[in-house]
Amino acid sequence: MACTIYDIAKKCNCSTTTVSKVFNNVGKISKEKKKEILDAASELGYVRSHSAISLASSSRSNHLIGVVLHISEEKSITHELFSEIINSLRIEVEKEGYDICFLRNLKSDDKLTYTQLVNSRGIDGIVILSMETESKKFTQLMNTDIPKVSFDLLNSEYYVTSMNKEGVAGLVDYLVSMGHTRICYVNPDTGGVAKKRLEGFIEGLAKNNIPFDSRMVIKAPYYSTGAAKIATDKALNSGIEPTVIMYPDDYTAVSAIPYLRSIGLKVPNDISITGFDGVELSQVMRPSIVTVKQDTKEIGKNCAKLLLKQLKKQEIEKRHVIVPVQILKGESVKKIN
Amino acid sequence: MACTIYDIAKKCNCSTTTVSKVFNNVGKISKEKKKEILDAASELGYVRSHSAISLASSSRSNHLIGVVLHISEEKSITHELFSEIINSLRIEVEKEGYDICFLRNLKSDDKLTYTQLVNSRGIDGIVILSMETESKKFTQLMNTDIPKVSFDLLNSEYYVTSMNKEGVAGLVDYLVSMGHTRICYVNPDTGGVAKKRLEGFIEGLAKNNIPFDSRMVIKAPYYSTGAAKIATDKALNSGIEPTVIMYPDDYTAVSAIPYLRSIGLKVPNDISITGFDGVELSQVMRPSIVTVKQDTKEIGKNCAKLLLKQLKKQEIEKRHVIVPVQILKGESVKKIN
DNA sequence: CTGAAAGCGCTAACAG
DNA sequence: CTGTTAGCGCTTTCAG
Repeated sequence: MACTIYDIAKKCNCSTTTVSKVFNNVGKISKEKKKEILDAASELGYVRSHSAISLASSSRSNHLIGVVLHISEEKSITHELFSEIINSLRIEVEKEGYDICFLRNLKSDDKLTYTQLVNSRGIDGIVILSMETESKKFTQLMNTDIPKVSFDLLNSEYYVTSMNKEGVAGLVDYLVSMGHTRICYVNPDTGGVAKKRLEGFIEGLAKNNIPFDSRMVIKAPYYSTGAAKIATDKALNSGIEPTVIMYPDDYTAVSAIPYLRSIGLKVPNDISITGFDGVELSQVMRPSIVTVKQDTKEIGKNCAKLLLKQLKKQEIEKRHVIVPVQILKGESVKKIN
Repeated sequence: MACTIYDIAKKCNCSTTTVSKVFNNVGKISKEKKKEILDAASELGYVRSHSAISLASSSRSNHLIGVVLHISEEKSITHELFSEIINSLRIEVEKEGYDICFLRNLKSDDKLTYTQLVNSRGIDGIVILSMETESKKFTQLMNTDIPKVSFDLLNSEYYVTSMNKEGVAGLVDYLVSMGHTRICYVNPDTGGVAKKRLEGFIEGLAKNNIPFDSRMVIKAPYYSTGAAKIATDKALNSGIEPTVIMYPDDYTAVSAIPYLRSIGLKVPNDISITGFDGVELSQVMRPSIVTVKQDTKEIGKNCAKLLLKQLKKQEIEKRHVIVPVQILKGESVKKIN
């Protein structure tokens, strides 16, 4: 069996309290005693039991960070944008001795609540990566006082997001520089980020003196199966005869290519397209996709920072971190006129 | 504060022992009492504390599965092959009430051992996805009696792997059917899987009456940075003037394309290539890569099954599961002669 | 079928 | 600076 603070206390002729204090860096312990205890611990191969700490301490801390990933079960962690964010997050929190674990996705008819889930595991704080902002469970989650930080949920207290507005505006700039003016913008219409991006679209047009026409904006779902088809059909029937379609993400853009081809349109010769996110795929395939690259490393890092600061009760100046993006030029946009 | 078995016991006029027994399905409890307790629990929103259970019970179970992912920190979970396996694993173990958490990668100079890490979290069992089979820490890990299952570590007691031999042999069959006979096979030379694949290569040649020439086998690293360049250079200088290079994984194959182009060779016109794994990228890009698709869903599922059975002390007939693969034909191989 | 009591490994007042 | 004591939420003999 593993060694406990009792073994250490015995070996050092002191109480478990003293040992506990050493490991928690609290109270006043003499230099010598401290060294003695540390030495004994390392000799005996002592590791603290998170479970016991979690039980005994008022903070209930287990040094565990929960990840709530609300995209389809299928995609989940295999979505590059999210896996990169989570990986960066993991690296960052591990530096401080935290590990990460996934929280199950609760369905609306589950008895369990997220608070219960978190309590039952002694989870210290959670990172939310979610598209599902409507469900009852989700509202519950957001209203708990568990320390939390989100990616892209602009109505949460602490969040990290990308410069979405600037990204789309930059894309429009680029498109105009390539001679495009009949632009269709596919808008998922789901919450704050979509709104920011739409603002970017409108600003981009304005900056380039292109009159805004509401038919330019195509309402269509995100990431979902068939998203590409729906969006593409709507865009082509919008009445503005677009020379370019701006898709809400790279995966949709990529899968639009075969669909467009199936109805006789080749990218970029017959029609140009853009994406969003900057996943590896979009840059390696031919034609490579013009897109906005989200800085996943920086996003993950900032999620970690924001959460860790809450856990350590540190002062937080900026509760919202907005990470710069980068326009990736590619082959999916043709220069016209 | 969350409700405990004390609250339930009080409400039901019984002892905590009785309540505990109900939740553990042990001992004899009257039907009525059981129902009463269950009802009270659900009314009070009771959830068991994993930490307390882990502390109190002899099994120390926390209903947590640890994932050891030993590939570069950079890639880690963002590697599609692994993220898909982990996701499938996650879905499977969640059905049984287990959650998964990542185990930190211990360096050889870390004081900590994996056993300590596992103990400190009350982790029930681990799943090992690793390329690093040499380090001291790793040997330690393999020698502990923690329930464990691995992907691709053919010397571990319980493992899941793909039909690697058959995959490569199938690839050779296809290449020969496309007129290729001067084939270079890049072999990472790291453990059992590489050996299996090499066997497949040799069998494939034999079956097609192509004499084996040791120069056909190129020793080069896996996944690593520059792997593609090293392997390609060696293959081109092997003396057999290959018409096709078989890379050990899709990422290496994909990154070989620009390198080949930089030295004046276009895929597949001037040279054909194949990959391994069947990641999405390899199929969407142009040219699409001829490769062997590993069934990640099935792999993850079987890892989960093998581990869960150990945890439940069930009889296990087959300790090794070998999952079928699929040859994916693509554009990266040209028909010649 | 049910319960009393001890204890898992640790922390947190409170004394000294 | 150090120790005593109680207790976190649960399981587990052992009696009844």
